[in-house]
Parts: sequence; C-alpha cells; structure tokens
Amino acid sequence: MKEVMDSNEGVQIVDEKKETRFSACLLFSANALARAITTIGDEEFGRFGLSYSHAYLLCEVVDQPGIMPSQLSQTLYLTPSTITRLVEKLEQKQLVRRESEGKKTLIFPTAQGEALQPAIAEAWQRAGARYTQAIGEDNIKGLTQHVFKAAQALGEEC
Amino acid sequence: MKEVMDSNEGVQIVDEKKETRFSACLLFSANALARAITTIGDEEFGRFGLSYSHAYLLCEVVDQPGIMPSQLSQTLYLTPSTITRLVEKLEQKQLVRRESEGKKTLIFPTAQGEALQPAIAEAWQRAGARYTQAIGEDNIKGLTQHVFKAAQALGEEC
DNA sequence: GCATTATAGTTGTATGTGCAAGCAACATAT
DNA sequence: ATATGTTGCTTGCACATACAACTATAATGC
Repeated sequence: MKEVMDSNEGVQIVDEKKETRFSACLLFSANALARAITTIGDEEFGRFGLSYSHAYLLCEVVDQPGIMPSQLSQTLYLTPSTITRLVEKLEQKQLVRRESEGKKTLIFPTAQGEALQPAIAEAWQRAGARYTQAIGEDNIKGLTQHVFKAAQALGEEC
Repeated sequence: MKEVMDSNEGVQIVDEKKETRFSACLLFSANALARAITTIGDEEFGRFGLSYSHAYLLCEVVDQPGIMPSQLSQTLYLTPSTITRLVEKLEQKQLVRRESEGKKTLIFPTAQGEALQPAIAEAWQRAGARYTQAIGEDNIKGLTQHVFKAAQALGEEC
C-alpha cells in the first residue's frame, strides 16, 4: 500500500500491490513470474537473435561437445521434441551441427557457436543484474533455490 | 543426494538433485516451475476443455460481469492481445459474450459460463492440493508470496 | 535367430503468449 | 471546429513449448 497525493481529492490509498485470489495461487504466480522474467531474458539474449533457451542449450553443447538430446532434455527440463526444435534452429543459424550415430544423435558446436559464448555469458550477466536489481538482492538467492526445488519436486511426481 | 544399491558395483552416489549453472538462475528456474505446475493445472482444468488461464479469466467475468479487457489484462498480468484471444475462445465455447460500447468492450458471462463456476472451483482445489502435496505444505504459502512479489516487481520496472 | 519390446529422435499439429501495426472512439489544443 | 494525440481493443505474424504418432535402432526373450 502506498499513499499518493491526488490534487482533487486529497490523500488516497492506492492499492498498488493488490492481493487477488490469483496472487495466492502458485499456478498463477509462477506463470506471471516466468513471463515477466523471460521478457528481460529475451531482451538481452535477443541481441544476437537467440531466445534464452536457445542460448542455454548452446552453452551446454559448447561445454559438452557431442552431448545427446536426451541429456539436454534432462538438464534443461524440456521435452525431447522441444529439444529437437531448438537444435534445428541452432543448426539453421550454423551454431551447432548434428551427427547421427546409430539411434543416437550427437550435437557439436561449430566455430561460430563457440565464438558466441562470451556474448552469451555477458547477456546472462546483464539479465541477472537487471532482475536482481528489480527484485532485490537479498531475496534472489533464496527465491531461486526454492523455485528450483519446487520445479524439481513437481517434475518428479507428475 | 541419495544412496542407491547397484547390483554390480555396490553403493553408488546418484546425483538426483544436481546443481547446474541453470538451477542457480532464476530465469531458468522460474520457467521450469511454470511449466511443471502448468502441467498439473491443465490436467485439472482440461477436464472441461479449458486451460487454466481461460478458467481464471472466466472466474473474473462471472465475478464482475461487464468487466473490460483492460482490467482483465491488469488482474491477470497478460497483454491485451492475449486477453482478446482468451475471450474469443470463451465466446466460441459460449461461456462468455462481448458487448461493444463506444471504444470499450464489456464482457459478460453466459448462463453456461456461470454454471461452470463450481467445476472450476473444484478443479482449482484439486490442482492446489496436488502441487501442495508435491512441494510440501510448509513452503507453499511463503513461496507463492515471494514468487508473486517478484513478478510484480519485474512487471513494474520493465 | 527371429519376434517382441524398449529406447532415442523426429514430425505433425495445436496452444498460449507477445510484439508491432492497425483501427475506431474519445480527448485536447489551438 | 478541425487537427493532433491518446486510449482501448483487435489482427497478423512469430515463437516456445508440448502431446501424440511415427521411424529407426538397440536390447531382450524364447
């Protein structure tokens, strides 16, 4: 709550942070947070034409050349089909290449992909700085941890 | 961490809840949580052919007949264009109807829409119970509050 | 050794969401 | 009163993601 001067009617209570039935609902709040924070992420990573998930995937590939989609699926908490789509796009952009080996698929970074790494790291920094400032330095670490744990707990049960 | 018996090699440490560079990133974790919890939501609300956002929007309309898209946009933390799309679908399903009044649009529930309310409330309950059980009763309230505050903070700054 | 089942990936299709551009109604200024 | 801006909503397009169905390879049982 915040007091605001209104020139006609004097001091008014403005319900800035209004509590709704939704705010008490994690399903709602988690999605709201994800959308808000993704906006920042996409702004930063968008500078070189990637979404945050493409960037994260590329990081893993650079870090572990020859990684398989199934592993990426586990690490990134995304379904195999989504991984296929992400890799497809990175392949189009020549940041990654695929190699078939039996029923497996191995993913390697290209030189271009590796060269992008510093830019990604920087964007990551900047995104982090932005949302940390908005949310408040104190809360961030604990919040992140709790959010991640919750995500894991749900992932295992359902 | 969890110890697991492996018949060939004896006791092994299995890194079940592995910490990655991603788990420490709110951008990543928030999206992971949102996806996981939305899965539950869509399972429950899907019983009557709605996604959770359609259901929530319908709740607001039933509660405040004649509500305008702009208000819904604020309450639900969704862009106006998304509201249009959601309302379109609810209109197709005859759960809601639109009335133009000047440049405004007023949204009213139909009888069918109102009749769906109890089912929605029940689905809401069930979804809540499911994720509360998975995440742990103790954490839920605080987590939800923090998550919502963070979402708001980001919404205001960016 | 063949038949069955399991595993790894890909593709078709659908959905929720947002951005940018557009349009129509209203407000303001000169 | 006409011109200029502002507000409220909608539409075209794009994107990330998932599910279900499918293919191809590997593993297992008999």
